Amino acid sequence: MVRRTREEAIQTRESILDAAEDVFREKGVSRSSLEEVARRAGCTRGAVYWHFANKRDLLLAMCRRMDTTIAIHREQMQCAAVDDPIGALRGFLRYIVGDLLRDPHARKVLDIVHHRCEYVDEMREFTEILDNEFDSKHQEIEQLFACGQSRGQVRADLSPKLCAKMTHSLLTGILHDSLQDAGPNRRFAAFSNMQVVDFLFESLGYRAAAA
Amino acid sequence: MVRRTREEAIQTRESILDAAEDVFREKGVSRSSLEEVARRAGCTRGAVYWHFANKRDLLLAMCRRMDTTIAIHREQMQCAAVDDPIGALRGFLRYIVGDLLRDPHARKVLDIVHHRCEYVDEMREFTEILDNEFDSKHQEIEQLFACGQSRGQVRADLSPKLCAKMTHSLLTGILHDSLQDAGPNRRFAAFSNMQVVDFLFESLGYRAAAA
DNA sequence: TTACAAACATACACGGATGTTTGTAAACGG
DNA sequence: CCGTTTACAAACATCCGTGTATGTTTGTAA
Repeated sequence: MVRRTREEAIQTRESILDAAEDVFREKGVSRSSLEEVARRAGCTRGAVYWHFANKRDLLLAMCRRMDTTIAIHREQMQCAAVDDPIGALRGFLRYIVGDLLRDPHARKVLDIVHHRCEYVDEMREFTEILDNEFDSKHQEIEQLFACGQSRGQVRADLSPKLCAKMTHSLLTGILHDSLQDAGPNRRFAAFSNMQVVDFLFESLGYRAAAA
Repeated sequence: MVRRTREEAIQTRESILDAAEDVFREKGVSRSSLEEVARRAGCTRGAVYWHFANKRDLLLAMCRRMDTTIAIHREQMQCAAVDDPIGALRGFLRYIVGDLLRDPHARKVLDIVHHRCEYVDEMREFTEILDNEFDSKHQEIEQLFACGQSRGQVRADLSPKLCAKMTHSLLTGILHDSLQDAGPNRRFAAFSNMQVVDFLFESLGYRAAAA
């Protein structure tokens, strides 16, 4: 109705993103209309189309907003990896299955992209956004293991490829499972996830880097 | 145009299911129309609506058709579990990541339900179909481990709950990852999956049941 | 203070998918 | 041989969501 100040506009944009998180999670991406997103955000489709090109663009922005959180930890991990590659990787995984999965904001978005969204052709490009953070990056994980192995941090008889695949698949599975059951009566609690990660690295023969 | 014999009708139904597998996989469930499914099957929407109530029902039938394959192996597993619970479980996982993931038919359906479908309210009921086969059944897996542990088939210091969660998450992850990349240039080949499963059971301290 | 553009709300045009109804020819049981 | 039912095709009625165009108000810079 009225022209808003710059700050208010930003606030509007954020509220639309928030609303989208809720609506997408409840109805699934394709089944939710921008009309409902707008309503939930307390505005009209006009505002939505002003801030975002279309539904796909909105979804992308949603992912990016959350992505920044993870990216920070990823960079930290890469720094720490210089001294202690396996420890850094372990720390990163612990962060994901711990803090990240406990953040309701992140949970929603991850839940959406994992279970409330259909991956096909055009969506592919933004699968890679998440992929780049942790879902894939198989190459990098493998390299970390190779590096760590040469320092005696990993069982010598295991191929880095196997370690990487093991790690990657397990993380994927934990995310998948943990996101399924929301609410307080979760079968798979966060602490339990932590145990699994720890057990994995123990199995791989992990020992902290010698100082 | 013409009334078909009973056999031909069944054939029509099957061809619709086949077509649905392809269309759903290519476009995602919600983005594909029954019109296109019919066209691909060489009939019209009339035939589709004759054999199935709606899209959701069609998807359900699709899942059920594949499900029978798995169910057989599950029963075999349960039989074998009497003598050798952990070995039976291991065998079942090896079947899934091996034969099942190599069957193009099963791959399509699994790919659809894993990545080409949005899980929400009404869909929930049929998530359980797949869940009942392997995705969940956490309870049962845990029980197998508890049983196996008492026979000395598993490391004594591991809780059955941890073993089950580890197994479950890893399988979920392997499925998730393996279904992503189709075609001949797969990063995650089937043989590699087998190695991962073997490594898991080795880590859990598995040893074949003494006769 | 005017002029412009930001930040929306409202209205419209459009297609596309769904579910249902009706038509119809051939199979099948009696 | 005939009525009934099966197995569809074709036509119909509707609705819903998207995208876009247009209108409106107000910060804001000159």
